[in-house]
Amino acid sequence: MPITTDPNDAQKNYLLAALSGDDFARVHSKMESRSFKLGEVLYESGEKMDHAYFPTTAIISLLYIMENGATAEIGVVGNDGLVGVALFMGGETTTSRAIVQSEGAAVRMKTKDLKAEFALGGRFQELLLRYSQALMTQISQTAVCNRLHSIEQQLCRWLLLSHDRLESDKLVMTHDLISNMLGVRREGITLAAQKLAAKNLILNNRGTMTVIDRKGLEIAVCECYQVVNNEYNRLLGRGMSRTFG
Amino acid sequence: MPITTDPNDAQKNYLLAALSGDDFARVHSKMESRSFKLGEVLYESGEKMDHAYFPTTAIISLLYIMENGATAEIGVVGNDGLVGVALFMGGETTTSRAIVQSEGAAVRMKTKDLKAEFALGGRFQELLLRYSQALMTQISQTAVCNRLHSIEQQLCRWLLLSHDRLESDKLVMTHDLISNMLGVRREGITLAAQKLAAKNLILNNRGTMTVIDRKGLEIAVCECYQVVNNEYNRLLGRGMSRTFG
DNA sequence: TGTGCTATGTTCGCTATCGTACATATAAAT
DNA sequence: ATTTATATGTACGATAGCGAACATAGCACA
Repeated sequence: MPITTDPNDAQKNYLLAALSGDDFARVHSKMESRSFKLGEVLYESGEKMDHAYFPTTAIISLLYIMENGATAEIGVVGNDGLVGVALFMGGETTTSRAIVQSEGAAVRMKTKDLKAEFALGGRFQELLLRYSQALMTQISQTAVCNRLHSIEQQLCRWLLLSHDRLESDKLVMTHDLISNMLGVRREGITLAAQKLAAKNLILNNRGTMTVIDRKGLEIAVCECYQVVNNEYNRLLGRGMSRTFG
Repeated sequence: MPITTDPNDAQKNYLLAALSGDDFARVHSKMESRSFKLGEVLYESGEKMDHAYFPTTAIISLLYIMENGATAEIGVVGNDGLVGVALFMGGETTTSRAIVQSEGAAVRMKTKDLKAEFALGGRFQELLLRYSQALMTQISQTAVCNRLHSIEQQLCRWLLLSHDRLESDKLVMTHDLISNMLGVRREGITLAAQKLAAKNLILNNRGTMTVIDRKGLEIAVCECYQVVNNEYNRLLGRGMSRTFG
């Protein structure tokens, strides 16, 4: 019983938008739309996935949770991709939790349908594989950034990643939430946010951060951001950056 | 003009060994064997790949190099997998360098042949995709480990990863090499190695480290090691750990 | 209007790791 | 055996980030 989905809505997802008319129509006929609240869990670590999700306005974090409860984000998915690459990679599940980082909508497709589409071996398969490589690059760069860069630099990167996947400049997220994503203390985020605000790159208010100097953020950020964006561009024909296309 | 490869040699690679007789024969007919010296570069970042490499006794590091020359390993490939997932993912190249971390041999296959095999959509495709997910898990856990764990814990993990992919207990590698992989100072590795030696887990000699208490290392290591091993087990039917299968 | 919850701000001492500098030991080369 | 290059050991101050504790400010709602 798929809820009828507005095609214009589904097209907000770049992966789906990259499909040709016929492919899109076929894929779209198997989709339904859903909206998600902040903090909602799409998949738990190790849990079999019923659906793959193609965010349109929501942003989903892929989060690893340690035995002691510490957390660290390994990647982020918005309207650039899909949550559920493990479905066509054969694993059915992953070691990370998929959790809503910014509320909004996604269209979804049943596991069985996605696998069937993938097996067709056409353009959709190609896009899914290319997206998987882009995601792998993003995860790799997260590893590098975690090793080599300061909290302030990582916060820049994280703000830009979020900004790229939203339509607004206002990011609804607490320091505490971000600290869980970056795997650092909440106080560390407070400090870093103050520094960025002092440089007039963002407004730092209770519960929200507002990007007021996007160019400035891009100057302050480490190279990790642009490396990933270039790779998205190369692999998928368009980068995710609002600035660099 | 493929150099004839001893099938028993190629079977040292677990991915190839998992193929059925017919599949293996067909794939193997397109392979040639090569041996590699320490530090040799299989692919440079961004460079188009002519071949995919299936290590049999060599260990290959996937290394990201920053603009300022700093380095950090994002993953390691031995006889558990292949170097070159980007070939069938569609990207042809990656943002990391593939460099020989422990000398030995690999069998290789031309890009064109690998793509053709992948397109057949059979067991080999399935294995390649499952391996890709396992690699993605390894990279993810590298990100987590970089964020949350001490140099000593990470050195344990790194020694176990290497030990799993070698036949000997003697690991030929300098502190300097390891520090480049882990993205830390050489002195940090010296300190950590001394601590592990003081606990009688390894022998720490010039140019080599020898594992003398594997169980002890497994106790000292962070959970990251076992998480990845479990996932290899689940996805590929066998873990990489010498101990945990 | 007030009450209470949540988010943010601030401080302090602690530790891991860094950057730098230099000393020593081992292996390889002559 | 001597020399040389390389690997390892050690020390010291600097710093980023941690853990804990507590203060304040913004917001929701009785």
